[in-house]
This record gives sequence, structure tokens and C-alpha cells, in this order.
Amino acid sequence: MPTKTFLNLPQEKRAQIESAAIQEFAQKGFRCASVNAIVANSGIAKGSYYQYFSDMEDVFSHILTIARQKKLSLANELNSGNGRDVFAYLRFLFQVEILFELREPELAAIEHHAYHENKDAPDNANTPLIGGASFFNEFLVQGILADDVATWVDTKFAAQLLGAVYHLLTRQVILRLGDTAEALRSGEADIRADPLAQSLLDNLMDLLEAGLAREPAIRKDFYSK
Amino acid sequence: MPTKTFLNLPQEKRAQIESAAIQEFAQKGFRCASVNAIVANSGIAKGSYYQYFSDMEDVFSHILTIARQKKLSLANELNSGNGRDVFAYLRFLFQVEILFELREPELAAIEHHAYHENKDAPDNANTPLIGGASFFNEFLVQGILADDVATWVDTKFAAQLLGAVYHLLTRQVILRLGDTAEALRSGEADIRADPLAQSLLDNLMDLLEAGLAREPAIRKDFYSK
Amino acid sequence: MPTKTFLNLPQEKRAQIESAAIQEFAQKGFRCASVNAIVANSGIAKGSYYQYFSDMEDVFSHILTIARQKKLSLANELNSGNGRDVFAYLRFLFQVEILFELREPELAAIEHHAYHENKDAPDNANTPLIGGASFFNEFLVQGILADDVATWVDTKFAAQLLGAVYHLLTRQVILRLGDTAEALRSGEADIRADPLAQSLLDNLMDLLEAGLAREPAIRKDFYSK
Amino acid sequence: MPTKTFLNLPQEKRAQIESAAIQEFAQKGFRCASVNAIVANSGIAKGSYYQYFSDMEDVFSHILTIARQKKLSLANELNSGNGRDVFAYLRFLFQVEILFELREPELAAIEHHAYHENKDAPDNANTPLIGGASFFNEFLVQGILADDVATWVDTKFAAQLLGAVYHLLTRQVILRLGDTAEALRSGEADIRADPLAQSLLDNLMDLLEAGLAREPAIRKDFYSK
DNA sequence: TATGAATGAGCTTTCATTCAT
DNA sequence: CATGAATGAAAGCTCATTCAT
Repeated sequence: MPTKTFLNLPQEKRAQIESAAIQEFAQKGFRCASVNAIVANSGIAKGSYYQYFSDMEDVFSHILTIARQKKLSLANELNSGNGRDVFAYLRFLFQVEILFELREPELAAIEHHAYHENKDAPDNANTPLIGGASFFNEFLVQGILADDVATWVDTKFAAQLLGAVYHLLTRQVILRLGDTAEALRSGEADIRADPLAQSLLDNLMDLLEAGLAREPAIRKDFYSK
Repeated sequence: MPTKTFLNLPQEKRAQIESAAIQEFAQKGFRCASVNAIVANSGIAKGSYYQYFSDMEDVFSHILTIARQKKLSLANELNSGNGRDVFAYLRFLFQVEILFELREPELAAIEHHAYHENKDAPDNANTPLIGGASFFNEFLVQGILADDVATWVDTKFAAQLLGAVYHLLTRQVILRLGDTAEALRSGEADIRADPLAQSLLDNLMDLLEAGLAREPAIRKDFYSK
Repeated sequence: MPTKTFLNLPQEKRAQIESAAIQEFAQKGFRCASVNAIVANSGIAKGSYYQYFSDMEDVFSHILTIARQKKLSLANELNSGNGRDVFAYLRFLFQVEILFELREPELAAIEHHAYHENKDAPDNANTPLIGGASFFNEFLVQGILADDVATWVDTKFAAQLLGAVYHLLTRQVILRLGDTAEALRSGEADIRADPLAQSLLDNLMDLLEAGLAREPAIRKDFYSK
Repeated sequence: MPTKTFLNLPQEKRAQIESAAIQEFAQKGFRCASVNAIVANSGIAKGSYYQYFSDMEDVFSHILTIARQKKLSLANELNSGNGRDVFAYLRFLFQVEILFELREPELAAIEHHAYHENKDAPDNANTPLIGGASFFNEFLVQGILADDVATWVDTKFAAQLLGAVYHLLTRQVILRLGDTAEALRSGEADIRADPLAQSLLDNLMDLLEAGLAREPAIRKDFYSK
């Protein structure tokens, strides 16, 4: 955890340092990140860095926490209510991730790195980790209980699948968005209403849902309509 | 590309160097790999390294080519004939990948690293890249033509999905294999006949196929049998 | 000398700081001691250190003074009266040193360090330095005057010898004490009465006394045989 | 142990590096010695240092070996034959040490540091360690066997005494030598013949010998008188 | 062609000291 | 008076690369 010294820093300075760290981690991931680069980009003295953080892990998990919080607040911002079925919620989660990737591409990149390096922030952090394997496992278990997900599904296995999709496919969605991406990023367009985004999400959800939902045949009818 | 000097090296010495590089890349990936470590583990002189390779990229793509070849020969070894439909072939591909991960864990790790770092070997390489996005895209296109894959499927999109699964889920399968893994690795057991392995593959294919195949309802009948 | 500010500190706080410094000097000696370590272990602010002491020398000689005082009070505690001859007194001094090493091992270590680094506290200190060369020289001079020490003895020379023994042999004595050491340390046993301790002191004194006493000629005769 | 690279260095360069290391260790001892200082004084690149030595221990024990060898060759140079009794040999050893201190003051200082920091070179070194506790212990055991040393002497204990004297008193002897020191150092005067040196040695030996020789009882009688 | 010594920039980390609050 | 944030120099050590042999 960052030292009290760091947490008491004037907002501006703190942001500067965090931004430098984010930039570094986004480019190089945790394993190749360099203290020197962070120090150089944040404009602080080298000695100061070590008064704020004990080591690289320290900064990294701090940044991951920031990422979680940002994503969480984005989710809250986007949330239109509850009472949705599991797949609707999954769709919602993907929307959040897409927006997160658009608005905070560096933080998203860091989370992806963390996912592949198995460097998720420790579980004891207050904010839950959206997109991790255990998150999706719990999600699927709930889905089965709610009768949304087929009982034959191996939840741990499928959770891995969802995790993979979550971390690798949203980027693909964004590539397809083209100019719309900028509009979504700036808030000019609403992802919940944008036709292109929704059509891409349809596509993604079909891929997943048809394999997970109880009655894919019904939707097939819909598509073949 | 490695220099002619390197390619003319006695087989044994070449293997030594390649092995050292493989070990290094498997541990640290491309970005964090160190020349020093490779040289130290290969028992060659520091200067020799620079006479064999122009830079780190050079070694890396050479190793990737080796990985491709090893996987390809494994595929050939496992291949029992043709005439299969697309999903049977996909199932076959996963079997190959699982075996590859068991037999050449370091090379597999390197491929995964490469996949996530977007460091696939250049396209001009002779051997095709099994598991890349363009590979799966072509695969799905053929699937549609063969009437195995639903026409509504966005192939590029689904190819990404397959890639993600391919690189992230085989490891999960292996975890489930338990002791069987060793038997498969040693050749004592045949993955094409092993009940546990096949049951896990069923699981995996169901997840994918039900979402991709034309008539998932039919299989549902099978499961509910 | 520590600043007035330091000397006016509440007893408890002062003790805390001194204890931290003692610990540091005992471990690393004067030359390798670190300001950071002292500050960290004493729980005071970094800036405060520089308000209490001008530099490292300052702390060090302050600690040496403490050591002298502690040893002196130990000597007084142990002292059973006067009127002893010089060798009896020397024996007494060794007892003090042994007890000091047992009861204040860190302070003793610091004194040893100081002795070998020629970092005795400055002479202007009020408390005399037991164990220094000039102390033993004066001691021997008195011994000659009292007719206890042979006149042919070069006092400055022999003082060095006593100093060396004093700083290097007491530790050896302690090693021989075994379990008795703990009893002496705790006060459970009295060094003046303990048979093992006294026997070791006999040994030590024999080594010294036989060489310092009045009539080497007798022994000379023996050698010239 | 220094690397082969170092041992193959041109004599001149090696000497330069060793000299820098010697200077550093003589000033600061092992614990406070700095790689940077050695590098700076030897005129080599920082990277080169680490190609020669693995760490500070490495250089240090190399230097200690040099010291032993130099002292040994000095002993051989000075040696006038054998068949001496133990005390004559001890006297010889002190002569060697005094000359060593005069001719190689830095190496001598390093040995003293090592003695007090318990950093003697490992025993597996080929050259024996003159002046260590185990050396003197063996020496005294031989003395008893040869009937030169009194049987009541606790050899381990007395060995510590001799070690202390050896490392702390020779310097004192040198202080007394005054101008003669320079003559001895340059070889102009022979320590074996110089009256002042011999008289100081007489003094030193009297101090030791009278305490170690056969018949303390005689002196005891004197004291009990 | 093979070698491995040489190098200085770079790394992470600790240091003693200052100074505004 | 007490504080502790700020700092840059310096610590030990690794790095990729060159080049003379």
C-alpha cells in the first residue's frame, strides 16, 4: 500500500505520479515496468518515489485499485436498474468493459496485462474484481440458480471462457466500431442506444448465449426470421 | 533471420542455444528476455551471440518458427485422416494444442506470450500459424462453405473467440486432467481414446459448437438422453 | 555534544533515542552506522535528529559516555572496599568488565569497536575511561610506586598489553562460563563468589601477573639453565 | 575466488586493481569498504569489476591471501634456520610481524581489521594464517610437548592472549622505534641485529614469557611471601 | 569464425541533509 | 521545537553491445 505520505499529497501531484505509472504499466506491463521511467515521467525526484511506495508491487496494486474503482463508477453510471436476467447482465458487463476500454484505454490495458500475468490485485481489496475467473464463476452459478444458464454447464470452465472473451474480445468490438468509437468515448453517443454497438453486442452475445442458454433454438428462430 | 553462420552450426550446439533461448522466453516473454541469460545458459561466448543473431527479435521469431514446426509435426502425428467436418477438425486442433502444451510446455508458453504481446512471427514464415486470428478466420469461412457453421456468424469476430479459447482454455483443460496429464504426455495414454480427455473436450466443444453450429437443439437431445 | 534541546527531552523519549543509537553502533560500529537506521528505530522524526545532534560523532561520543557511566556504576556496585594491592584491583577490573559484557553486551561491543577504531570518547569527558591505554598506564605507574609491579616494566608498553587483554579476553572468559554466564547476568550468582568464574580469573591473572611481578630474575634463572 | 578473467590480466593492471582494493580495505575495513571507491581508484570501468569478482567478499579474501603470502615470504626471508625453542620462535614471529607492518602497513592494517571483524580468510586457503587463534593454540600445544611451555597453561586461552598481543602490540613497538623504523623498513638496518628493536622485543618477550614458562610456582612463592 | 574482455549507461535502492510548515 | 516531505548524490549491481585477438 502506498505510504501515508503519498496519500496526503496534493491531488494534482498525486495524479501526475499515478498517470506516469499508468502510462508505464500500460506500455510494459508489471514485469517489464521500470521505476526510472515512472520517476522520469512524473517529474518527482528518485528519492521521493521510495517515500511513496515500498516497491513496484506497491504502485502496481495501487493502480489496479484505481482501475477497479474507475470501472465500477462507470458501471454505476451506466446502470439502468436491476431485475435483469443473467444474459442481460452479461451484456451490460460487456458494455461497461467496452466503454472502459474507450475511456480509459491505459487502465484497461493494465488490467489485461494483469489478467495474463496472473497479477490481479489481492482479493482483500474492497472493490470487487470484475472480469476475473472467480467473478464469472459466481456469476454463472447464479445464472444456473436463476434458471438462465443450462445446468450441464461446467461453471469454472465456462468462467474461463468468459474471462478470455472479456479480456480479448472487447478490443475486437472496438475495432469494428470505427468512428462510432470516438462518439461513445466522448459521451456524444450512448452505447445503450447506439445501433452499431448494439448490433456488435448482439453478435457477441449470440456467440456466448447460444452455447450457454437453455433454449438457443428459440433465438435461432429469431435470427432466421 | 539467424545468420548463415548459425544455421551451419553443428546440430548439437544449435540445439543448446535454442534450448537456452526457449527457456528464457518461456520464463520472461519477449519483452523482458535478456541476452545475458540466453548466453549464460547456452554456454556460448557473448560475442558469438551477435554473430548468430542480429537482435532479440531475430532469436525470438526463430524460436517461434521452431514452435510452429513442432506443433505441426505433432498435428501430423496425431492426424488419423481427413474428411472430417469443421467441428471435428476443431476438436482435433484442441487435442493437438493440449498435447503440445503437455509435451512442449515451454514452447506453448512462448506462443501464449507471443499471442498476448501481438508478437506472432512474421507472416512470411513458411509454416502456417495454428491458433492465430487469421488462421481461425479462414477456418470458419471454410466451415460456412461446408455448411457446418451458421451463416450468420461473423467469422472475424468468432475467430478472435476461438483464438482466445485456444490460448487460455487448453491450460484449464490440463488442470482438469490431473494424473492423466502425465500419461498423455509420455504417450502411455492416447488423447484420442482417453475417456477423461474426451469428456473434457466434449465439454469444451459443446460450449463452442452450440453457439456456432447450425442445430444445437439436436445435441441438446443428445445430452438429455 | 548533544544540543540542550536533546538534554531537556523527557527521560523516556531520550532513552528511546539512545537505545536506537546503541543498537545501531553495536551492530555496525561508528564508521558504518547509519543515521537512517537510528532515526527509524527511535521513532523520532528525521528532522528532530538534526536538532538533537550535530553529526554522527556527536551521538557516538554521547553513547560512549553512557557506556562509561554504566560501567562505572557497575564498578561501584561491585566494589567491596579499598586497600587492595594492584593485582587484586586488576582482578576486580576484569570482573567488572566481564559483568559489563554480560549485562550490557551492546555497550560493551561499542566500546570494543571504539577501542579498535581509536574512537575513544574525547578526553574532556568527565567520566574516566576504564580500559584505555592511558588508564592502564597510570594504573601501572601506581603499581610500581606501591612496589607491586616490577620496576623494569615499561608501563606504556604493558598498558597496551592490558588494554588488548581487557578488550579481547573477557569475551573469551564468557565463552568458558557456559550456563554460569546467565546466572551472573541475572544476579542470581555473584561473580566474586562463583567458583568457575574465579577459576577462570585465576587463569587470566596468572598469565598476566607472572609476567608483571617483581622478580623475573628468578624465572630468568630457570631459562638460563 | 576472483574469476579466471582477473587472473589472466596483465600483471600491471592486476596490481593496479589490487592496490586500489588494498588501499580501500586498509582505510575502511571489510564492512565499510565500497565497490565504488575501489573502481574509482583502480581506473577500471564499473562493469569490469564485476567481471573480475563476484562480490566484496571475493576481493577481500583475495587480498587476504595476498597478505598471507607476502608475510610468509617475509618470514622465509628472515628465517635463519630451525631448531629454535618455542619462545625463540615466538620472538621470530613478532619480528616478522613488525617488519610486515613496516613494509606493508596497509596489508597489516587489513589483517588487523579482519582479526577484529572475525573475517579471516577461509581455512581452505593454501597458505596458513599466521596470527590467528588456532595458529597460536597449535603453537602452544607444541610448546608444551617440547617442554618449553608450562603444562598448567590453558592453551586456547593463552592463544587468545598471544593473538591480541600480536595484533595490537606490534604497532606499539613501531611507535617506539622512531627513526629506526625507516631504517628497518628500507632494509638499511637488520631487525635481527638492531639494538633498539631487540631491546623492545626483549621487553615484549619478558612480558609474555615470564607468564608462560614452566615454573610459576616459584613466583607464587614470591607472592605468598 | 569464435572468443570473452571491456565498457558505460542503466537499473533499483539507500543515503544524509535541508527546509517549509 | 517538532515534523516529515523533498531531494540528488551515491550505493551495489546488470545490461546490451563492441571489438581486438
